[in-house]
Amino acid sequence: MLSNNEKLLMQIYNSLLGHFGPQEWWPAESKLEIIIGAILTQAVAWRNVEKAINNLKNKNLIDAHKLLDIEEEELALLIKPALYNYQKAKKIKVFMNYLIDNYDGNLDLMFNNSLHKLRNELLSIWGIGEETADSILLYAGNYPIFVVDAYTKRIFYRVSLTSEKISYKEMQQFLQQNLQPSVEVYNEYHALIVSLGAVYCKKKNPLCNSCPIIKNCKFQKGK
DNA sequence: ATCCAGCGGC
DNA sequence: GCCGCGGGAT
Repeated sequence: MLSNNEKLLMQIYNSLLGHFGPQEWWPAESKLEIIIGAILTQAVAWRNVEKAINNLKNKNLIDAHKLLDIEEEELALLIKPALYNYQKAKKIKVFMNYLIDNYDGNLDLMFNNSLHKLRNELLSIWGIGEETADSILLYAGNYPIFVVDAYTKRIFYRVSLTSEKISYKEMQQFLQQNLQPSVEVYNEYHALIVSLGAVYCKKKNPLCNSCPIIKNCKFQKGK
């Protein structure tokens, strides 16, 4: 017996999937590239990150040791398109240090950990917050954990499933308690939310008239 | 509550 | 030319 929340969440998921099609996330050729992308995309749209990633690829720098060997200044210049580039260069180096010190640079070893243990470990690293940690866990590690972002909170608030000032943890718990744990669904759902948030459910001037989930949304009704 | 500091859309 | 982004740290 499914609750109303469970039904609504799956209705929204199916509408988004029908409208946008499978998003095939994460767009990357390796797990390390996913992790680098997860750091670079903090507070930045993905299009800003692509150039930065390509700059690293062109120099064969998607490699933990090489990223440690390169000067931080030079790394910062390569990832300039991704914004906050000096901070992010430091974040990348801090993560690569962690990976080499604790797992000999071996990601398969790192992903041998339980979800709970690895999540806490990632959160203890400077530069890795909740969204970045969960992106790494879901998209690189294939752990069943739902990635929450600003779009997620805005969309489910407008749909009227959650409150406006919900915390990251509360939002994540709401979703995971009302969805069957599935790496595939969590992967696709977050990607679809990002598309909806960027194209239709924008902060300002949302395109409600053509929104694919307007029938499930209470936002703007009654105006 | 403020810093970080490039990019495309309007 | 402005403005808001797929956050995180202090």
